Amino acid sequence: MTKSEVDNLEDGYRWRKYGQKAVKNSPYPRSYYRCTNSRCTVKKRVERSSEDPTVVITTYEGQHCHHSAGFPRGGLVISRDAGFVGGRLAPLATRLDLPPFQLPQEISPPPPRPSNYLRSTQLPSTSSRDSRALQVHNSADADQGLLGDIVPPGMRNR
DNA sequence: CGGTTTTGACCAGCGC
DNA sequence: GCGCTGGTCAAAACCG
Repeated sequence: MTKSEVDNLEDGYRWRKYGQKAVKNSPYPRSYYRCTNSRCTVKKRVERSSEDPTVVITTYEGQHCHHSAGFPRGGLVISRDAGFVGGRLAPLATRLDLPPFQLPQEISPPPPRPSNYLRSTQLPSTSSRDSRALQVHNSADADQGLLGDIVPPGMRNR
């Protein structure tokens, strides 16, 4: 599970959307992505938290058997997001503590992206940032944030 | 022209 | 058995 204010949760891989569904738990639709690489059958599910529009829950299914598919970045999946710096999402918990008005805009500068990634859907800054919603996710985040992001629990022992 | 996104339909599993 | 929800496919449209 990952959290981010922007839905262009990009991890250095190329994703192709193959479906979208409206879920009941949240007013936001859930999107289904699949890695464009025929090699890996990794699937990704992205849904926004009903509590915090600034939080998206990304569920990875499977593992990439390749590095960033020819990314101009290098090979590591790092970021363009302050929250991902140094890791993946751990720092996010901290950021959520910040005022909403300095969340997305400030830390998500338009990177020199070649692709259509920065379709920056500027999220509606949380009008009433409920700190309660944060803790709800933080627990899971702190626990399996790094690994759980790409490796589903249970496969970690590989 | 190739690749990606979008949207509706279809199917399977589960709960009542 | 029915209805609901979630997940995937497929065709058309769109963009670079």
